Amino acid sequence: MVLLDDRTRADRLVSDVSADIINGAFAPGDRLDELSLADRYGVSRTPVREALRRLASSGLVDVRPRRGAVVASITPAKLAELFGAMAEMEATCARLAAIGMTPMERRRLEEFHASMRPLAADGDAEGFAAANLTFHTQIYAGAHNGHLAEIASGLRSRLMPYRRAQFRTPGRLPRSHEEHGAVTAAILAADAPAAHAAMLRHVSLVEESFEQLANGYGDRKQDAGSPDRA
Amino acid sequence: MVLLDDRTRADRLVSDVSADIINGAFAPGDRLDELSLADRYGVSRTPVREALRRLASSGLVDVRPRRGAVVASITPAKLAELFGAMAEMEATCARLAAIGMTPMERRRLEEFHASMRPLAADGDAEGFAAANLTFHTQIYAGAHNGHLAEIASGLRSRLMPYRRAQFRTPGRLPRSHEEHGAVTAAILAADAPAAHAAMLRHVSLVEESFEQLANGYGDRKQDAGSPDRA
DNA sequence: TCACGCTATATTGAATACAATATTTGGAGA
DNA sequence: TCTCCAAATATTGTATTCAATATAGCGTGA
Repeated sequence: MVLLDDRTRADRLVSDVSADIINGAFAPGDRLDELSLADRYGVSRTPVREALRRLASSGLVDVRPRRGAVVASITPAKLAELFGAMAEMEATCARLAAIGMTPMERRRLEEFHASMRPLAADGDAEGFAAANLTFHTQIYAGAHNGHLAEIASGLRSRLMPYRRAQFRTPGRLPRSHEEHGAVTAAILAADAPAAHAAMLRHVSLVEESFEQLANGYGDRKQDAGSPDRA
Repeated sequence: MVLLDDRTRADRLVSDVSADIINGAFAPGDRLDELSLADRYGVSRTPVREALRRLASSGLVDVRPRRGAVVASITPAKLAELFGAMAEMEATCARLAAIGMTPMERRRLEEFHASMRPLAADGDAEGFAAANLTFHTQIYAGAHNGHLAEIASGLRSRLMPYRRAQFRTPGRLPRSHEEHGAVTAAILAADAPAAHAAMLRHVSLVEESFEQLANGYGDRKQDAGSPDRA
């Protein structure tokens, strides 16, 4: 068999299963039994087990010894904490980026931000979401600290399942783009406190918009961890 | 076969191999081939592989796909990154503590800081180190965000091996206590930016003092984790 | 009817077997 | 002697098999 890249089956499983969790194919609380997963992805249990452990270490799934794995479900309090932590990490990266980004990094960030304008204007939620990730990742990289970047992006992907509809809120796209603009401007101006503040505000607003949605259809118990999907 | 506890073989391997790395049975850079480890610990390759992946996720070993695992050797650059990340996390917690600590938390922090004065004055390095951990932990807790606290304390403990001699530098104790004083004052005054700055400065100074020591010995096997004393 | 315990089944943990890739070693040719 | 290539070897990745534990279902007795 020919591998298309040099990743191992387990590597790809980590991506695939995360994707399926993130895009909702598996909901929080769902059981992830090894045999079904192996079957679903056409591999044996061995790489599935490896992938599950790795996902566990990133917080996306819970594995209970001898009792299997489930998609991690989070209480509202815990979720708020995670959002808060992410906001702080993002703000920290933005501050460091403002201080230390190279001229080329600054130029690329500026260009990339500009390139997102059409997506926001056209209401292309999917395209904007993808570009949004790139935007934030550029700022992680600009902090020039691999560990902070890793922590921040880990938090972001862990929260992804709970942010699925974030850009569906009416008017959210242009507002997000504006907030990106404030962050970008502060970074380009090397204004560290402003970059920190702008990013903190941006991420907190996204969170708020999430909460509105959650309250909107959550009404009964929040859907954060109900095994039955919405 | 009877298990003495409900941990799995892989669980115990994680502890055993970490211990062997920390106490120097395996030195940074050493290859960890699965067969030898399996043989050494009397198990098969399967749990060994699982343990290696987990150790990798905690940063203790490096696994290169299809090329085996080695004991992670932290380069000076990586170490600096880790220190930088820790400083940022601590500063963030201090900022949040300044904003959100309850009156009781503030009072306890103030009292605890005062209680450290004699330790600093008497040059009790060991006592001061223990109290120092408590001081910082109080601030993590004061941030009222369990995740941030977890990240910060994880970084702190991961760096502990490299900071063992930090309070041996002449005059470091009283200076540390002074810096704690600045942090405490800012938190009590609910001055968030000042708390952030004071903590960043404090941790960075500790790092500097470490670097002075580190320049003493090269990157040959550092005493990265001699289990003796704190 | 309910509680309890036992058996049957399902699922995970570990060991072994097999496949694929990386590394080493030896030799051929310049 | 040195370089390069190829076969041999070693080591990791994956599949399969076996073992141990957890869960579910059933029956029995009070």
